[in-house]
Formats: sequence, C-alpha cells, structure tokens
Amino acid sequence: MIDATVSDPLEADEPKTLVEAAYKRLRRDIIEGMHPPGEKLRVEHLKEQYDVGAGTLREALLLLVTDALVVGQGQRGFRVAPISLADFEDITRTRVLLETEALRQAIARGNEEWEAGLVGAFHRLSRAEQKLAEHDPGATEDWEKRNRAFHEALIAACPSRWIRHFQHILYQQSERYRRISLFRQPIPRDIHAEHQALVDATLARDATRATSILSEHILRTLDAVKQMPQDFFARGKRP
Amino acid sequence: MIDATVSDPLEADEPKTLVEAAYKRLRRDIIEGMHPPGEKLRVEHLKEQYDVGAGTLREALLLLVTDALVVGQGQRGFRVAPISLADFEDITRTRVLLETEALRQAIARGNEEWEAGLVGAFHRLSRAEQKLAEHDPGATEDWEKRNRAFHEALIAACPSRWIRHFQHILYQQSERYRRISLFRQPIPRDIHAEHQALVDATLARDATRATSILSEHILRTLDAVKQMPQDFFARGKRP
DNA sequence: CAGCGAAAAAATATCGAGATTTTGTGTTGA
DNA sequence: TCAACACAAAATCTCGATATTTTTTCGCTG
Repeated sequence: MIDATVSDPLEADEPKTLVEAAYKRLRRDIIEGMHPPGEKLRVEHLKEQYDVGAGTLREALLLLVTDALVVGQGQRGFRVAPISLADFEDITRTRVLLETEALRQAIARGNEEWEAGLVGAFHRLSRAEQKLAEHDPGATEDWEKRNRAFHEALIAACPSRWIRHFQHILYQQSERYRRISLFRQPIPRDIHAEHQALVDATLARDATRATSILSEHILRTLDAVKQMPQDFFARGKRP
Repeated sequence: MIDATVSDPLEADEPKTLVEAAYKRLRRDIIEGMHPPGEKLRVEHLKEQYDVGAGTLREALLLLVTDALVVGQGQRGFRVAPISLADFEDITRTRVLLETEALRQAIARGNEEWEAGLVGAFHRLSRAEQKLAEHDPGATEDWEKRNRAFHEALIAACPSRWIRHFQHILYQQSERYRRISLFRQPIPRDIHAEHQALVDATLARDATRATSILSEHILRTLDAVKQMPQDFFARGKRP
C-alpha cells in the first residue's frame, strides 16, 4: 500500500484499497484543474462522485493534505490548496536545489542501466512531443506522463530516497501549476532542445554542465509563469 | 487543522479533532521508541490504547505514514517504520543539504527579530543543557524540545515554506534515531560549543562559516551513530 | 439598511457493525 | 519431515447511522 518515501508506489500498482483508488483519482482531478484552487471539497457531495463512503473519502483527502494539494481545517472540511506566484517560485527554487543535487549524485553513481533508462525515457518523451505538435487528442496527457518519467529517469540513480521523495512531491506541485498556466497561455520554447542538451551533458558525465542546464530548464518555467496576468493568481488566495 | 506545509501547526494549537490528538500521541510514542521499529500496529488493539474508534485511528495512522514514521501495506495494516544506518545517513545528508540552504537564505534575509528569536532559543537550550548535566528528571525531554526549537529558530527567516516543511520532516526523523541511539550510548561531545559557534557565525552574518559549522554539527551525529553495534539496526529490517 | 439572535439546514467527525481479507493452526498425504 | 489444504480466529477495510458543529436563512429591532 502506502510507504511515504517510496517513489509513488501508487502509480506502479493497481490500488489495493478504495482509499488508494479515490486518492489517486482525486489527486489527478486536482492536478488537472477539475477542482480549481480554493474550491470547497464537501465530503457529502464528493463521496457520490467518487463512489465511496464518507470515511473512505476522508482518508483520501487526508493523503492529499499531506501532498499539499488540499488544505484542511478542523471541523470545517477541506479545500483545494490555493496557488500563488510566491508558492510557485518557492516550489521551483526548491526543485532546483533538490534536483540538481539528485542529478549530481546520479551522475556520480549511475551505471549503464541508468543511462539506458534515461535514453529510453528521452526517446519516449520526444515521440510525445511530436504528437503534441500534431495536435493529437490525448497528447498533452501523454506528454505530461512522459515528461514526468523523463525527470524521474534522470535522477533514478540518485541513492537518496529522501531527495527523490521530496522531488516527487515538488514535481507534482509544479505539474499542477503547469497545467493551469498552459491552459491559459502556451509558452513558446524549445523544450526538446533543452532536454537533449540535458541528456547529452548527463551522458557525458559532466555534472557541472548538466546541473546548470537542469537548473535553467526548471527556472524557465518560473520565468514564463511570471508573465501571467496577476488576476490569474487571485482566485487561489488563501482563505 | 492540517496544512501540510505550515510548520507543524499541530504542535502550536490544541488538537481540534480526535484524529489530530491521536496522531500527535502516536507520533510522540513512535519517536520516543515506545513502539519500536518494525512493530505491527494493530488498529483493533491500539484503538483502545488511544481511546478512539477504528476509523479515527486509521486516519491518524495515515498521517503518520506520510511522516514516514509508519509504513502501510494495503489490507495488511501498518507497521512502525524500520530504521537503518543507510536511512539515517540519507536523512542526515539531506538535512545538511536543506538546512544549509535554509540558513543561507535566513542569513541573507533575517532581521533583528529573527536574531532575537535565535538568541532566545539558544539561551533556553543552554539552560536545558545545564539541567541535563544535573540529571534532572525530564531533562532529556526538555532538551529535545528546545533543541528542536533552536534549529527552527535558526532557519525561521528562510522564506521557503517548502524547505522548512521538508526540514521539519527530516528533523523529526533524526530525532527518532537520536532518541533510540542515545538510549543505547550517550555520545561524548561538546554540543553547547557547537551551538555557540553556530550562533556566533550566524549573528556575524558569515554564511560560509555558519553553514560549514552547521554541516559539521549535523554530520557529527552521523559519525556517532556509525559507531553503534551492527545488531542495533538489525531489528529494524524492512519486512 | 445593518446587525443580531434563533432556528433550520447542511456538513463534519466519529463510532461500531458487517463484509472481506489475512493469519494461524491442525490435519493429511507423500 | 515437509508441503498443501481446510478451517477457525483475528484483523482490516468500508459503510452508514448518529452526535456534533458549522453554515445559512429568516425574522426582528434600531
């Protein structure tokens, strides 16, 4: 079932309990914006939507609280977590701190199997990018999955379970911001070239170069989101 | 109630729900070793010990899972998380990564109020150390609280909510290891002098020196735990 | 019109019963 | 002796009823 520091076992396995299944569905729905920031999550209503009992839904919501996708207030229920530029900036900079360290460790310790996994993930991501360009239905969803897999493959050889665990949480958070902001304003940018440069530097075992590229890659999203109109964040104000 | 990234609101307020209360008690009991690593946590039994219903206890256990103090397996209940030298090393190194960054940010941004808070926390900690030396009853508990408060005060001016959140989790983990290991083998070491040097460098706004001292301070615990007999970790093997 | 209080409606948190799953024990056969 | 199976006991998970809390609505007063 649930071990907090194992990198997302919930995606790897079929859910063993209804709590897990509801948690996964809710998480997906929040990240994808179906439940917008600040929305009240009423157990009495959602239990029907997700087809579980009230207690089971509470458990799922608690798990989402600890993912920081939901905030709860004792006896006053749950809300979708707000968004803000400051939060996104914090997430982004903390991601840079953790992911560059993770990449440094991976480059120092990774073997050929790790390299093969990275190259494969990059290839799959490239294919998804092509489908994005062709406006295939479901292409965005596919790209998100493969982008995530790519970033995970990049640091898969990092031995620090904790760094990977925290990275996973932050990645999830940034995915939510990305989905929300892209819906409003696609960002012109050659992401493929950025990924290519990252893979090249990594395979060359040039930690300094690779971490520099990764840092810029991650921070570029922050730059783009900063261009969003300010009213974009107003609806996510902390209650 | 519960907002995952606010630094431990559960300690700041009286619990608003039975879930919170049970969570806090269980967490305390696990950190203090009353429930040793690997122990099966049976809902049917614990509900009586903690005087709550089964569903409520499940919720508390879920919160502990996300603290990585408990592991759960779908339909097979919960166990106290195992301990290992490798895990403690990971925790320690990740703490160094996060806390030095947090201290860097705090030094860059902290004002006089932050300094005053730090000096106060150091003073209180020093008093607790005196009581430790005098073998006062409850002195260990007091010292743990004040040590925690000291480390939190040190990085209180770090603006990154996420770094503070992760630091909090890791601090908690390291507290559990420290309590377990000190019970076995008190470590000779002038902790007071280490804290003093840390405060001095921080108040002098010497980020390089302060982070170097902090890094050594944290890593010194790792060195000490490495001297533990190997059978110490055997009982915490991952099931 | 604004503020207050009371009552009604809606929602939350908790508990324990019941269905389901897991674990432990005993028996049998090779 | 060991493995496989059956069955009983224990434990887990889920649901919905109920007590409690919060929110909304309504009426009254200044």
